Amino acid sequence: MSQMQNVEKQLREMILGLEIGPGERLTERWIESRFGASRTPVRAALLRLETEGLVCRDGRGWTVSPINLAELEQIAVYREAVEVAALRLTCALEDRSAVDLLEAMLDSCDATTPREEWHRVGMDFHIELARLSGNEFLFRAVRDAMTRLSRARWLEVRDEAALGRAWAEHHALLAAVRAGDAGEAARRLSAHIVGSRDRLVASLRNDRRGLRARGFAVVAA
Amino acid sequence: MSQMQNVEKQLREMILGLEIGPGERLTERWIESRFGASRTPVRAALLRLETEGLVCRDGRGWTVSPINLAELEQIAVYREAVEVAALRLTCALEDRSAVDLLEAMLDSCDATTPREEWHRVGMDFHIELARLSGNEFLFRAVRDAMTRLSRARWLEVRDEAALGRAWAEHHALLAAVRAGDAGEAARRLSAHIVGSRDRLVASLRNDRRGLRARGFAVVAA
DNA sequence: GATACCATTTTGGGATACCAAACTGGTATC
DNA sequence: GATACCAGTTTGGTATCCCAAAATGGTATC
Repeated sequence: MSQMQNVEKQLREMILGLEIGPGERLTERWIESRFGASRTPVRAALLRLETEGLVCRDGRGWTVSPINLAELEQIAVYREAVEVAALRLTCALEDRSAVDLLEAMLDSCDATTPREEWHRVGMDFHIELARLSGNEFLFRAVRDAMTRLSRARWLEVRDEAALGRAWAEHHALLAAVRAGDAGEAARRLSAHIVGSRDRLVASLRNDRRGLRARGFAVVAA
Repeated sequence: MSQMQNVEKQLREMILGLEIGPGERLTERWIESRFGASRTPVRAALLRLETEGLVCRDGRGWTVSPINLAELEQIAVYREAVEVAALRLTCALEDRSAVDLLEAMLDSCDATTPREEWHRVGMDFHIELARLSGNEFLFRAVRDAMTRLSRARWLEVRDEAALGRAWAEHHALLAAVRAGDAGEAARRLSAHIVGSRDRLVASLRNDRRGLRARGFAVVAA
């Protein structure tokens, strides 16, 4: 693996894992020394992460993108458009055997599963569901949207009930897909996305003070 | 303007203007000497253009992305999802005065307008229409999709009638938006996109032999 | 104590040097 | 004539160096 991919991967994991907080300043030289690479691959990695929305320019320098509540709301609208479109394509397929794999993925989580895993499976569910459509652009759009939502979802305060509700909604969605009922599946997916967005934004808005105290920049909607 | 932006802009224009043909190999050193910049900004520019889909990696090196008919069809599906979503948002706005600007844009083209201008206006119409939605992600998605379609549309053989039809469809679409009839507008937009895609792909498939003879790589669907 | 100013340091943008891998062209062998 | 092989060249990946602009910090002035 090249140094660039190496830096890109590690830096992405640090940002998504909140090891570097939203809003934090980054210098190319710090990254350079942190990962033992020279500035050339560091700069290339930053350019890529910029297109993912994980870092952004701040005048001349670089900043880990803040959590932006207005942006989260816009992403939800974008997600709804592309995920529903992907879902309708999937429902139109003859071979829906891949639905079994998604159900297995959901069922791999139980009460003993660490929260980190729930988080990852929740994202991958939507990404893999979009992949089933066979449309590369819808798939990438969903993957990118989930990447941009990832940190915010991690910061969201979610109780057991909320996790269970999402899990149940995912299962119900798959049932509609399996039945080939595109309209019902689309309605369920839309409701799921809108509900998730509302809870997410409400949670972050409530915790905004506390998050900022932890050094996390959270920009209001 | 920085060297990187300079190289990025000029190289993008050369690729979109087909001065460098689809499928052509690129070397960092050729770009370096062509634009009088060193390899650092050249590499940065290539990384950005890669995310736009205009260049792609080819083993170790770089290639101007070929025209891919299967990709064009997928992009049309993607476009339809995001453009319709953006359009519905726009129809829900109270202030639809921006529609006047779009109509003026369309009306700036007449029989004396060069084909190049028709091409640009046809793309900008969709991009600006998406911008009206106010959703940054839907807007970017449409802009990126149009960028990826740009070269193929330029290669498409379009007679006067086809240009006129697109123009009329754009106008009819705006009329529905002005009336606030989201359903009608969405139907017209969907039909317009699907029709454009069919004509585009059919035209390129017909001309594939000739295009390849001109050195343009056109990958089959 | 606040502020304007200047020297120093830091930082990103760019240029260049070096290297290993891939490619090329020619040659020798069968 | 086809093929295996080898030296030379090209190329992308990386490290490093230089520079101008911006940030920093200390100091003198009011």
